[in-house]
Amino acid sequence: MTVSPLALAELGFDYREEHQVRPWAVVLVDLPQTDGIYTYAIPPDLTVQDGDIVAVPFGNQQLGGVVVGCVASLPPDLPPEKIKPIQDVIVSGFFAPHYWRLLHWLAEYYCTELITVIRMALPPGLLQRSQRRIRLNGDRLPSDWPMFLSQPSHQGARQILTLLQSSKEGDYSYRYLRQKVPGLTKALRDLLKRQWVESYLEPPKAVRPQLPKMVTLLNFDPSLKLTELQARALTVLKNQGGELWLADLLKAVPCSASTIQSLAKKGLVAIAEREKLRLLGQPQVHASQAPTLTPAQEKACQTIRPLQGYHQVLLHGVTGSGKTEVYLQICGDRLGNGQSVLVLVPEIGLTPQLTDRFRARFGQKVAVYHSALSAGEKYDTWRQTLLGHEQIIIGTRSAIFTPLPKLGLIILDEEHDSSFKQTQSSPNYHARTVAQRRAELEQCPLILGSATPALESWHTVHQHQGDPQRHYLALPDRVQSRPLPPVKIVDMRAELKQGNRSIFSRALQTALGELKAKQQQGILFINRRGHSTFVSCRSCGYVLECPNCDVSLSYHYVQGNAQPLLRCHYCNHAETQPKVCPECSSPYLKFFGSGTQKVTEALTQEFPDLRWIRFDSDTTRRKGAHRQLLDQFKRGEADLLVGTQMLTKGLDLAQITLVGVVAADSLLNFADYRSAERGFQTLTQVSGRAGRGEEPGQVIIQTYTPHHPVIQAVKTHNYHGFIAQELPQREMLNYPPYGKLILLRCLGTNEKEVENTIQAIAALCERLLPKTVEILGPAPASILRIAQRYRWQFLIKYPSSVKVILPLERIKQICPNSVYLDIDVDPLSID
DNA sequence: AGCACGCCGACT
DNA sequence: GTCGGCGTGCTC
Repeated sequence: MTVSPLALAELGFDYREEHQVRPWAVVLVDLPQTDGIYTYAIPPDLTVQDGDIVAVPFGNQQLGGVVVGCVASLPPDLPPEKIKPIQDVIVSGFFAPHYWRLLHWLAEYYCTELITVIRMALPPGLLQRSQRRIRLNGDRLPSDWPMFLSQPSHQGARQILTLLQSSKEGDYSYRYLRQKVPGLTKALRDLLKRQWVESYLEPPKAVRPQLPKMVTLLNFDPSLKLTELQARALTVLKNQGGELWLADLLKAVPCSASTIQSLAKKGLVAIAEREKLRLLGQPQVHASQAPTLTPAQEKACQTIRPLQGYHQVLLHGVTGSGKTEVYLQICGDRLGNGQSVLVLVPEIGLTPQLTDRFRARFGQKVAVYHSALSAGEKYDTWRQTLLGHEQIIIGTRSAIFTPLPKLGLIILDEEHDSSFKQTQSSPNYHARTVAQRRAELEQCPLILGSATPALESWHTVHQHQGDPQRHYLALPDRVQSRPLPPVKIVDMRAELKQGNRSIFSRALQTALGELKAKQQQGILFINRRGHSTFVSCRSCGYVLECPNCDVSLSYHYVQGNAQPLLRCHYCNHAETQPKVCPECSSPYLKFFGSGTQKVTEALTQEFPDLRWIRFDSDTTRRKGAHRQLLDQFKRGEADLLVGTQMLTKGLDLAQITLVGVVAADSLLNFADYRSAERGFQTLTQVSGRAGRGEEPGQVIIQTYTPHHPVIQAVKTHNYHGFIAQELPQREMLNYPPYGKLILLRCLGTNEKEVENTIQAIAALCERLLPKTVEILGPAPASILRIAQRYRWQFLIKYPSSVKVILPLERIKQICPNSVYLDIDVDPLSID
């Protein structure tokens, strides 16, 4: 159930009578898999308000919870004797009213439970639970207790007492004892009755970060008698190097936590809370002064500076036009007013430069927040933001939820970037949409910056011509009058016809050859990591596929003598490459398509002198690897950076003169209404990396479709031309930004059940939604099966002017437990 | 999540 | 019969 104002009204929450006695509180507790809504009594000596964090009894433990409303009457199906009182108020007024409204709005807009939103917004561990502990009762325990427990049936009780006496405090957690002592429940009951030990609840340590559980292999003995599930779990653990997060292990083996508990009881594994590793120390940055502004930068600053209240500004600056300097100027103003600023960037690891520039200008006032921080670091940053000093938070999409008081400005840099949209886990929010709402609620300006604005952003500022709250600011030229690099389009069909079978065209070969001689650097852009996109048998055509997903496996070269690896890019399944075709036993397996690995291989062959660095998610997985690789490149330890999408994001290296795109086509041919927009953005962004320094740059794009309108628009750096042809197409088909989309998807291991469920939901929507709403599908997702789960979906499309409210309650009734329902509002991709 | 409960097969 | 393994359902 979603707690909308409507639902609260149903629970007896009456907005009209403010002074009515409301002795019950609706409390959200952090329970996985439920809506987490429970009703508690408010004791007369406590004052409880919406948004308070409270301690409540729950079963035999104590939990933290958030008060979402106070009500005058109990839900009809809840017997009054079940109600327990709230124990204590931990933090009063924890959520500022605007922030609280933002969370409610988010839950409603993205069709999620409020608890899901709160869970995502809060740092982990804030609503910690209590722990049941057992301790010796020194006063009652006779020193000659072994005399009383001589029977074999007292074995468990003897073990408990021995354990407790061996510890310094005479005190263990119930969980620990359960692992050590078989038949604990009975033995403990006996001891508790004798009052030799006592059981108590340790209240949650005043909000401390929750530590995830790590399972460690202690003893792998294949001769031991184990159940099949236990053996499987143990084998997986061993194969993964003996250590796994409990959550990951449960994902890998189809069993529940109790199976792992059994293994722990046998002493084969240990389950322990473990803190994730903290970040490396922050690098030192030298202080810097503001440079002189270009006239366009100056004008942008002058327009933004005086803005008070909510405004939306689209800062459309070509690559290298100095958007960051505008941000820095405006941030300086706001800090001077005692206000704080939120800066959102696509991926923090990719933009150490941006962070450095902010640090250089504002020093200690800059903090960083992103998902790779450990629970402890997140918690610390969160606490610090609450203190209310003026500060700048730079972070990825989740940073939009940092509870900065006195928020004076929100900036989204590279606002077109798709990583601002959360996919694969609810709520499927877009940080730009949330930022817009937050800026409205907090009454502060929002700046969207990009060289290739999303069509939505372009459309919003232009459809309301003359609206004093919307601004379009252009930075049409690069700083210091540097030109945009010329873009050369190479027709790869012609190359092949003229006998060039290399993956590099002659133009690119020439440019690569000159790189070294001119002592310059370049980047090569490839759309895929790994070596080849698929592996197929030359004799029978058999394609090696992932056992869990309906996709082919990618070939990954492994260093040294290790067996080559085939990896699934969807579920991360890996297997060693077979020596012969599994179908016809032919030894002739061939690799098709080219990934980063194959390109670097070809480079080594054709340009043995050229030193390159591979820059993709394979080589940058390690913490701090981004910065390290970029620093190496900056120091000139390599001539060429070879990488994927990551290269397109915020890379500002003056010495890059050459940008090569190995194959543009794979960017343009997605079966998705957004593929042209995405292709244009990616190609423009990667081209923009060239010629940012003294030396002029050049861009070479290889393609099999040189006349594609996107390629032509990229060639002439023509954003306006591109949207002039793209927008009318969207309008004609009622796609965003003109129409709205909601994607409903069902996932499950039973295909028939998934299909039936989606059919039923679609039929329901067809019947209940207004006629202006189009329903497209249901159909299987373009990759039907991922990680063993089948995926069926349908799309709801409607004009922005219509307000559509999904019949959520009834949809959930239809959906069986074994089918997972994912609702994606404003989906970015519908594959 | 944790905990109790109850079902099931294996064993004294 | 009884015990351990393991899925299920409940917690205001």
